[in-house]
Amino acid sequence: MSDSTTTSPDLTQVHNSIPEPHIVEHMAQVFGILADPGRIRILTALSNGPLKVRDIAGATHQSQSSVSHSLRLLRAHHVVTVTRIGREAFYTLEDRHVQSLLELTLTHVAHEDHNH
Amino acid sequence: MSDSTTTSPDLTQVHNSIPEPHIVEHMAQVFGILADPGRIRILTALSNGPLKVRDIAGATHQSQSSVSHSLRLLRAHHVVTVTRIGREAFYTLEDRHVQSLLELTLTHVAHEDHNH
DNA sequence: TGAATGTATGAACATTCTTTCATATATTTA
DNA sequence: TAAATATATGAAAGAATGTTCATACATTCA
Repeated sequence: MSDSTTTSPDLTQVHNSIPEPHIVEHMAQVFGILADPGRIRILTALSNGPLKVRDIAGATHQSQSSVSHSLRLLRAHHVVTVTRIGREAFYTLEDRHVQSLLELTLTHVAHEDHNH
Repeated sequence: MSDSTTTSPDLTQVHNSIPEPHIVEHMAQVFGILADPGRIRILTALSNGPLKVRDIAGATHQSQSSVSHSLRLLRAHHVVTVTRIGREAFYTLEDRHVQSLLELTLTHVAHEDHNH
């Protein structure tokens, strides 16, 4: 319709296949949340069920402060939710999407790692 | 078996459920690669088939230099491969894992976005 | 009420990322 | 060979990120 060769890509279509800016930025944000070993540890820990901040810190070998800062970020992005009981705060993994991203990546990485 | 209450989590098991450090760091790296709008655009553009650097830059609205730097990173992590023909460089999306991460996240984000 | 405990947060600092600018390298064309 | 074209890259600057330290806040216990 537009070009003489069939091997060269249709640049207009390539351009149209790219999602809208706010979608792309949102995607980048999601990946950014997961681009930190500490937060990955927190999230995999929470995949066993709700945990107190102190226990998260213990299980993931991080300082209480660092964990708290991470949880704040995860809360802001609705990845986890808090339930406060007395002076304790129980965090729950809320976002199933994020969880599937972690699982998918874990299997891929573990697989790759196994073949090298 | 070990505790009186059934509601409290087994912290040892929580700890064991966290993947080994080098795996977690590898996962974080993968997510880090995708945590940038420019690279997400490049990768979705490449999902249509191989493209020259110049066309990638055009389709994704980025400078040639910026695209080249990004491609260097993607190359280093075996996400894309180059094929040079003359003075042109054709880049191909090589990593299907990364592609599925992008697809999964796109559908999730687009969905979320639709409900808000 | 005062001390202890659990969590949250602000500021500061170090580190890592991203982009731009200038320029290098390689290849083709005139 | 010189000019033009396509891509790559190093350095620099600015932005964003993660950690620590000190401290605040809230709740429970003595």
